[in-house]
Amino acid sequence: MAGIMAVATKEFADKGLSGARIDAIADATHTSKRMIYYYYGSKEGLYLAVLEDAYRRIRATETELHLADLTPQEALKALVGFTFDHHHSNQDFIRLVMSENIQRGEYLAQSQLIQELNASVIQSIEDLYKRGVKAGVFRKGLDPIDIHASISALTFFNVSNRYTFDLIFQRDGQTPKALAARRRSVVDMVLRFVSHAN
Amino acid sequence: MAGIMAVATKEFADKGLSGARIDAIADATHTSKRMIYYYYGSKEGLYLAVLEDAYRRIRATETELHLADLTPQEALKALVGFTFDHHHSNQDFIRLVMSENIQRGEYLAQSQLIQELNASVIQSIEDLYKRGVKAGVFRKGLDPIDIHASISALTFFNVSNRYTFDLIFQRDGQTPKALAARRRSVVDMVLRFVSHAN
DNA sequence: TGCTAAATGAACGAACTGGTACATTCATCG
DNA sequence: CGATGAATGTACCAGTTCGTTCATTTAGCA
Repeated sequence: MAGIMAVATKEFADKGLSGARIDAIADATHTSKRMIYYYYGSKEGLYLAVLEDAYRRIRATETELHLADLTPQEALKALVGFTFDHHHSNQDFIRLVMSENIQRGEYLAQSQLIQELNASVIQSIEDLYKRGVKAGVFRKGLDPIDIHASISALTFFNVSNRYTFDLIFQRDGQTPKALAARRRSVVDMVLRFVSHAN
Repeated sequence: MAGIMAVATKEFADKGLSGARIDAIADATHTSKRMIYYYYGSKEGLYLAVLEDAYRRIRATETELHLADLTPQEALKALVGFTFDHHHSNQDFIRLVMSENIQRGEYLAQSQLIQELNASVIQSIEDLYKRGVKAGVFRKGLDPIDIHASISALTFFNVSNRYTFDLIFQRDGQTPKALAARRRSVVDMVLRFVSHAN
């Protein structure tokens, strides 16, 4: 069963919901197709299980960060950098989210897990941002969700669109050097955004 | 034939390559499946034609902007704002690009159109950026492709990930109000990024 | 041991799906 | 007009794919 999830995650991340093949998953597992239907009922059921599991795992590692110990600027730098690295090393998750957005979120909408996902990330950013405002290092009037949207956008895109982007600009954005430069730029961009212009 | 492309674009944008059905496209057209194969040879052939056509159309409208007439700041604001609006009103294109990234860019890589796509956008940004540096309003040492990556990320994500994002944060980011706020934030973020901190 | 429920194996079926065979019509031009 | 090639309609096929049927085994427990 643990095997099924791992294999199915790879297959769905690789091909998307409609591109994935139940038989391919079954063949790559030590169990059989019969078992997949026994436990998950349908292709969609398995997909949803995979999606939920991926979100759960991501959320679990997100809490590892200890932002309260750092100054607001350092904490924000750490958060953005961490998110950048995290997305980079969890490409399966990124691809599942892309796939889910192609399905217009209809499977995530069916999940009751969604409610839980909300709170934590935004809470971290909000705390951190308020701390920065109070300390006089961040400017006032910003929306934590908006900040989060920008962080997500900058870090997600780097993974999600790397194929078309690199193809169009005839470069390899995945070398350690290119990756490090991009990381610096993203962190810098977010920091400048919340900081005072003075 | 024009009909086939329009219908196929919708179908592929809607369902992705593997989710799209040739029969569905044929049924929605005034022609037949026979004709699709007559003109495009295969499902992949049609997909590639759709993809290229979408990129071509996007590039065509991109040149409508007259950035040279504006001050560097105003020009950058216009470029970012335009890109934001443009992506918003070309969701089919966005979805095709997402789909293509799920396929790891293998179809775009087959296209000889790619070379042409490169130049123009980057050239606009580079000109504009250099102008700003010379005028002393933009800071030195930035990479035009990196700037473009950030603009793309911020504007693309807003469309591509709207389903999962809105679902997780239980909001509707597509209202005119939310959209306008996000637009302002994105434009602001890019401007702050290239401007002097002083 | 004997009983019950969970777990499993193998083969199969029905619907779907990309693609084609074959015959036919249409249009253009010398 | 006649001919040549482009355009098209209909039906069909072969391979795929999700899901199931039926029979069997395993494991826990009274």
